[in-house]
Amino acid sequence: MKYNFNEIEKKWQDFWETNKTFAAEIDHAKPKYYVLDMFPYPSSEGLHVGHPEGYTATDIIARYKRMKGFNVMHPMGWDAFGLPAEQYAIKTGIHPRITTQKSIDNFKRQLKSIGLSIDWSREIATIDPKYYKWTQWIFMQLYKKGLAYQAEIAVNWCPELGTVLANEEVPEQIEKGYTVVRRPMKQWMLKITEYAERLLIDLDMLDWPESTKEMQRNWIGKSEGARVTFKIAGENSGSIEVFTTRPDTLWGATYMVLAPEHPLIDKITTPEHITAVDIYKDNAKNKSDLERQQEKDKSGVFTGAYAVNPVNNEEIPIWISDYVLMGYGTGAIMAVPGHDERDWEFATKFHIPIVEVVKPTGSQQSDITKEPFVEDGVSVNSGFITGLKTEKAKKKVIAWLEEKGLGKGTIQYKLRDWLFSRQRFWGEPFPIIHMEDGTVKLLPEDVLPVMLPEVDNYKIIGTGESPLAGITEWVNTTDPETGKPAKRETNTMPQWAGSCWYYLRFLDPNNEKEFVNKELEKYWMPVNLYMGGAEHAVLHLFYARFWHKVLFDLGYVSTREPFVRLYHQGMILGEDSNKMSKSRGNVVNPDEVIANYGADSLRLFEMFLGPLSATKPWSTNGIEGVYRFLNRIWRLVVNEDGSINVKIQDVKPEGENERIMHRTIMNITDDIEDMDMKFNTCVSELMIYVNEIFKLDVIPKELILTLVKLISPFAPHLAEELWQKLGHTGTIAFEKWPEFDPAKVKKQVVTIIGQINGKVRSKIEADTDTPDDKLIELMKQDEKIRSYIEGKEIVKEIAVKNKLVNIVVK
RNA sequence: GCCGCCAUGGCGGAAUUGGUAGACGCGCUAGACUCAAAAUCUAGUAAUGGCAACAUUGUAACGGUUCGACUCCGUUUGGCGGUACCA
Repeated sequence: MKYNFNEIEKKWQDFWETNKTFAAEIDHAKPKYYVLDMFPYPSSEGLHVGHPEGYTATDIIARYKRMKGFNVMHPMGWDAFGLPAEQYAIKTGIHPRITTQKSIDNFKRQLKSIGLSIDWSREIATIDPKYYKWTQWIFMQLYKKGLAYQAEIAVNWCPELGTVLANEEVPEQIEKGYTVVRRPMKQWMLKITEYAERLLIDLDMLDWPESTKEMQRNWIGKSEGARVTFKIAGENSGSIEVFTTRPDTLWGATYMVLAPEHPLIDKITTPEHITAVDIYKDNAKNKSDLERQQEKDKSGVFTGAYAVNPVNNEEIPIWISDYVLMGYGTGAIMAVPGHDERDWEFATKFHIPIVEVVKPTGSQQSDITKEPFVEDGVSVNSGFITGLKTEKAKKKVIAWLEEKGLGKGTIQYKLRDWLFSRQRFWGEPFPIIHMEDGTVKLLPEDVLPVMLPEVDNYKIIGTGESPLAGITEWVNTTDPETGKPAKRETNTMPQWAGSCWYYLRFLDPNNEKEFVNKELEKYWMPVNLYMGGAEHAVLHLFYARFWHKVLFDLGYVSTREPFVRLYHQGMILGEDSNKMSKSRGNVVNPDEVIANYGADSLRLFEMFLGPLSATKPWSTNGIEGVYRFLNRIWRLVVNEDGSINVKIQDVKPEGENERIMHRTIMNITDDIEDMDMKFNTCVSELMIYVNEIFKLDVIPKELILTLVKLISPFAPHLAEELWQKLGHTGTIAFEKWPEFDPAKVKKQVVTIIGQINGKVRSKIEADTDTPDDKLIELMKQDEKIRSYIEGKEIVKEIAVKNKLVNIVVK
C-alpha cells in the first residue's frame, strides 16, 4: 500500500471538520494558550508558498500545546478592506465586496488544504458589517474619550492613490514609486501622542524581537531637554520659544532658525528682507518632503530681526531655513554651530560665528573650526556652568531657566498624532454626521453599523474627497436624535482600523451586544504567541497596542499589552533567490506543491528550509527530500499489502533503542520550546531517529508510537493515518506528548577526544562520568597520544568531563 | 550619514553556547536490484597531497585573548533590514 497523501489528507481534513476537533471553548481546568497569526489580506492572487511558513509554525505550536494539555485558541480571519479591491472595482465596475469574497473563499480553501488546526467557527472578516459595527463602536469610545478630533493640517497627500497617508505609511509608498506631497486638509486624527510614554515604557515588558522594539522606540523618538524663550530684540517685539536637548550649549547659540511655515516670520521680518523671505517661503511650500530630503546643501535667508540670548544678553540673528521642521518641537531652534552638525554646516556656509562651549574630556581632541563636537564633555566659556560635565551642566541650566521664568525642562517626542481618515470607498464609514450649523455629531450606538452604500461607481472624484461624497442619497441623512438634516462623514477609516482589535473579536465572534464578552476576554487574553512579518513592526503592531491601551483604560480589556510574545517569520524567496513576484515568474503556488507532494511534505519542508526567522530561497529538489522521508516513514509502518510491518513487535525498548527514543523526545521537545522555534533541527532529529529505527530487525512498538506522536504537529495527516493503522480510534491531536527521562539519554560509554596542544590527535572510549584525573591517565595510555608526548615536557593537562583531554607539551 | 542584524562545503543549513567544524537534507560519484528505467537500498563526498594509514590547510579578511575560538574582543570588507535634517 502506497503513501497516498491525497486520500489521507482529504480524509483527515474532513474528519477534523465534521468532528469540530479544534473548536476551542473555555475550560478552567486547563491552562490556556492563545496562538495567533497576523490575519492575511485576501489578495486575488491567492497564497504563495511564503504564507504557509508562519501558519505552519504556529500550527505546530498549537498542536504541540494541545498535546501538552493546554486549551488552545488558534483562529483565522481576513483583513479584507484594502486598496487593490477598490482599484479593481474602479476598473471593472464589480463591487469590491464580491471580488473580496471570492478571494476570501480561495484563501480559505488554500489554508484548509494545508491542514491547519484552526477553529474555523471563529472566522471573521473586517468587511463584515457585523464586524465593522464594532470597529465603529471602538471609534466612538475614542471620540468620547477625546482621543479623536478633526484638524486642518498639512497632511501627506498621494495624488496617484487619491488619498492621504499616515506618517507611518509614507516611506513604503515612496518606495513603490508614488509621490507624496504636503498639503493642508481637514482630517480625522487620533491622539496617539497621549500614549507615547506608555507605548514606550511598556515595550520593556514584551518578549519581542529587540529590533522591532528598537524600531518602535525610534518611532516614538523620546528626547529630554528644555524649552527656552528668546526675546526678540526691540521694544515689545514678542518672543520665540525653542526646544533643545542641549541647554548646556546656550552660550554657544549664535543665531536662531525658524521653520519656513513659522507664524512669527511675517511679524518679525524687516522691510528690506521681506521679498527674499517670501520667495524662500513660497519655494519651501511647493517642495515635497522627498525634494527637501534630497537637498544636501543647506539653504536659508536672514529675516533682518535679532533675538536676545537669555544667558548672556547677546543679540543673535534670526534666519529661516527648511532644515527646521514646523512639525517637531516648536518649529524654531537656537542654533549652536560649534556642537551640532546641521548648525555647523549652515553657519559655515553663511559665515555665522562658531563658538566653542563644550570641550571633550580625557585625551580626546576637538577642533570646532574643522568639525562640530557633538558629544558630551565639559562646558567652557559658559558662565556659571563652566567646568561642569554635560549631564550636570544641563541640570543646572534648566534649574536656572525655571527660576528666572525663561524656560523649563521638558520631554519631546517625534511621534505625531495618527492621521486616521482616508478618501476611499472601501473602508469603514465613520459613525459621524455633520449638521447644517457646522457641528460634528457622533451617531448614537443603536444605529450602528453605518453601512457602506450599494453603488456601482467607485471613481475617485477629483480633489481629495472620498468617492462616498458623490453618493448624495447616502450622504444626505437626518440626525436620528433631532430629525434635523445632516450630512454623513464621507471619509473612511484606514485599513489598520480593522486589524487593531481583531484578536479580541476572535474570542467572541458572534456577540451582538458587546465587542467581546468580558469573561471570555479575561480567560483568553493576552495572546501568548503572535506570528507575522517584520514589515508590520511600526504600523499594525503600534496601532494595535495603542487601541488596546485605550480599551484597557476604559476597562474593556484586562491586560496592558495585547501580544506578550512576538515572532517574525522570514521571507521565502523564489528558487532564483529573488523576491517572489509575478513579473519575475518565480512564484511557487502551494496548490501545485500540495498536488504533487501533499500538504505534509509542504509543511515539513517549509520548516526544514532553515531557521524560521531567516530569509531563504525555495528549492524544488529540497521538497523531494522530505517527501522521500515521509514515504520512508510510511513504509516503516505499512507493508505493500496494507498490513503492519512484522518487524514492529510488542516488546519493551531497551538499551540503545530506549536511549535513542529518549534522546529524540528530548531534542525535539527542547527545540519546540526554544524561544527561537528551531523547527529545522526538529525535522532533522526526526530523520535521524527514523534512520536509526530503519536499521533495526525488531522494532519495539513504542518507538513507532513515539515517532507518530512526535511527528504529528509537523505532518498531522500522516500521523493521524498511522495512528489509526496502529489500532487507535479517533484523533491523535489530544494524545499526551511523549516524555523523556534525562537519565536514559546518557550514554554508558562516551568518546573522549585526545588533544595535543589543542589539536585532535586521538579518540578513546571511556565510561560516562569518569573523573578528570582518571581520564587524563587513560588518555596518556593511548598509543597515538603516547607517541606525541614521548620525550616532551608536559606543561599542562586539561580534562573536560565526558568530552576531551588536552595535553600541552613543549 | 546613523542604528540594528548577518557572513560556515557545489547548495539549504547544523554545532550541546568556549571543547571532534560541516549534523540533517539536496546535489554529485560508485555499487546492488532490473532486460531497461523509475523507485528503493548500500557506500563515498570541505580543500590539498597520498594506494592507504595519515598529514596540512580551512567557518568573509587581518590581528588579539585562551590549553583550546565558527563561538569572546578590536579593525576592515561585503550583504540585508530600518531610518533619515526630530534640534
